[in-house]
Amino acid sequence: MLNPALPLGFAHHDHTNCVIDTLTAAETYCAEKELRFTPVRRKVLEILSQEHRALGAYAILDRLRESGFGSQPPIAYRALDFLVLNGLAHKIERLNAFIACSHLGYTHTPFFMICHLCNTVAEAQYVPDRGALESAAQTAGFHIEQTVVEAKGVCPSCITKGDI
Amino acid sequence: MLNPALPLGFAHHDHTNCVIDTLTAAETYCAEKELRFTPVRRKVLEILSQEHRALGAYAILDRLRESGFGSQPPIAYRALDFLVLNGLAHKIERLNAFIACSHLGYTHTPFFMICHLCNTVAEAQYVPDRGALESAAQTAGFHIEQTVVEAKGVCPSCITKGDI
DNA sequence: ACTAACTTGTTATAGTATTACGTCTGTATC
DNA sequence: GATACAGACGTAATACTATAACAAGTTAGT
Ligand SMILES: [Zn+2]
Ligand SMILES: [Zn+2]
Ligand SMILES: [Zn+2]
Ligand SMILES: [Zn+2]
Repeated sequence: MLNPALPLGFAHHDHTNCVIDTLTAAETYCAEKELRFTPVRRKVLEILSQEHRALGAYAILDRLRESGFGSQPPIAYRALDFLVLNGLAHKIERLNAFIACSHLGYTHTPFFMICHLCNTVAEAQYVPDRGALESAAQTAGFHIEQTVVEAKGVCPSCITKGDI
Repeated sequence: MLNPALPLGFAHHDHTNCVIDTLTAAETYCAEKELRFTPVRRKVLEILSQEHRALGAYAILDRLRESGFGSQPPIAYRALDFLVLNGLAHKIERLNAFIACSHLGYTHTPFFMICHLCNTVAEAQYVPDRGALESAAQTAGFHIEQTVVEAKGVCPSCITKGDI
């Protein structure tokens, strides 16, 4: 199982297990929820978890084509819609790109750290701040259904390189 | 001066003063910072503050055309780049749309509440959570430069209408 | 006036996403 | 098994969002 404490994108780790773990977890999750984890959907999640960074829909489409799947935009977008809807992946709005969820099964508000030097994205575990955020919404009378937090900055690797 | 405590998008208020105040504040701000608040830039900010909701670049472009300005995409995008860069407007990544800043002059991390029923957007004052957010970044060794928070949900008006 | 830096006008093109329609499954019902 | 239905996929066309590249005009300092 994946360790929810550390953001994967910035850390070295055994990547073979990483992909397998993600797919296994997704299979289990979909079985429980009676969701159809079809070959295309599985392949897209596999593609996403192979790279620990955000991929655009058309980059995913290229890889699908190489693997013999359909290669028109809706193929990728429909699979991505499914994955995002069911929390198996997230969309990084800032980049118009998608990333596999690093914390499947854990309730979490996605918090993405995006390095604008090397474009790496890491998802951190973020326990929603019931203080500032919710109270701001309550003051306005707004009912929050979903929150995303995207931070732009510099990743540890680029800091070390002295690019900052 | 604008009241930073209440999100404008969801509240009734004197809109004539609202636009004038925003433009006046922007003029003052640009004068102080020696920024060139040109006619196009001013017009775009005026357009944005006339509607308290997010507008796409091409919607802005239509209004620019009606007012006799250039009507090619770069005209709008360049003005928007200027406004966003200098904190006079924000981009709502989720909507690929732009909105006038409601809290010019106040240091703030933009926090947007987006109603997915009526598409209204309100910007709330949000004091960054030095706790959860920063500590998550620090654990990863990530250096945050800018953070945006976007919440999807239902606005007070739509809740009242019973659309929830 | 001369120069450099910045802003605008214009054309073309790149990148992202959706609509629409036909077909093919799997599943439930008769 | 035949029928009906819903969900998923294949494909073509199109809509929406954003940028590159270059020319021309403006501003401010020398
Ligand atoms: Zn990995
Ligand atoms: Zn980096
Ligand atoms: Zn107003
Ligand atoms: Zn609403």
